[in-house]
Amino acid sequence: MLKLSTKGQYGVRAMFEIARGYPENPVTIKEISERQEVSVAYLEQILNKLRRAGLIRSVKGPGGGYLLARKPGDVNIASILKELEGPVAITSCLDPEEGCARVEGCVTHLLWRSLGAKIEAFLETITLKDLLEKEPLLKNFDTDHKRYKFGAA
Amino acid sequence: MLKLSTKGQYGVRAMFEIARGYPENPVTIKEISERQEVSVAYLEQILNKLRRAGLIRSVKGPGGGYLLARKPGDVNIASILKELEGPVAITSCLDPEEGCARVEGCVTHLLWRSLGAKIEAFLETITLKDLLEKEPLLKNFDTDHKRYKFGAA
DNA sequence: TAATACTTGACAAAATTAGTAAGGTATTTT
DNA sequence: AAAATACCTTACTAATTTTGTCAAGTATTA
Repeated sequence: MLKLSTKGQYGVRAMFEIARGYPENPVTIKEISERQEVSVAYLEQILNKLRRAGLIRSVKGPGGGYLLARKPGDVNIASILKELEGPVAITSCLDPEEGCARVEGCVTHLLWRSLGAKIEAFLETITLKDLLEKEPLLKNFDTDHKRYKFGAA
Repeated sequence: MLKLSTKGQYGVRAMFEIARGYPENPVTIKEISERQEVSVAYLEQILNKLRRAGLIRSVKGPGGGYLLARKPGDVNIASILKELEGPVAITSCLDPEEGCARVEGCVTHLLWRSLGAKIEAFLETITLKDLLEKEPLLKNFDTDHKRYKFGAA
């Protein structure tokens, strides 16, 4: 349940590769394709969205490629995923575009909204810098379970 | 992104209705169908899974229906969703059934795993009892954003 | 024994995902 | 200038998943 599409996954991995070239080494689609094992054609689609969103910029011609528009520490995972997959919307009635017909009568509405907010908050705290500094991540993983309260602080 | 299927949503709402009958008032599929606006046929499919998982039990014949197998406070949302949608698996490589071919080389693997663990932990803290006591949920919502650190406590 | 209610498995329309394909535009090196 | 490199854009489609419906049971009790 709660799967992420490949577009989102590939997008984050592509951004990671581009971040490795920061600040001035353009990374080509071909390089990303080879390192992350994703087809060039599919990556073009993905990077196009990210570029239009202002997360990356591109340099054309020989020697060109993609560059991070901001510092790795200023690009969080939530912002990448939002461009590729839209807002976190556990249920469609939470999607800003659709709206909920039964907010009042729906006991679970708040639950999903709360979950979505938590996911988003978490993804906003992780940046490309965190991914680049891989080692720290490997430490104390799985140490912070069962610490949340629904609705409470 | 990260949508929940209707099966999961309806499942939780159906469980809520059954919980309202706790401890000894069987709730019929028809009642659930009317109150939650979900077809009887679809609910049958859903409740069947939940019954086989031991979350609810059924009473046949006139006057029958479904009963919660445990106290509302002992049935958490994660357990309901897991039966209907499988484990939280942000990426398919995290699905226990599939496995990941590139764990070592995959910088994002840990990220998704960490996110999944957080989602699961959160859903485990919410029970049907919380949904029954709707009022408390409406208080201090949206007050607990941006408090998480990736990997750290 | 009739009515009520759960049980099961097969099937299918609709929506979404996960890409491929083809052709175009811009830039730079030679 | 022209060839090479690399990005840019749109259209399309096969596969998968989702979201159900349908039909024909079985079990229990008034």
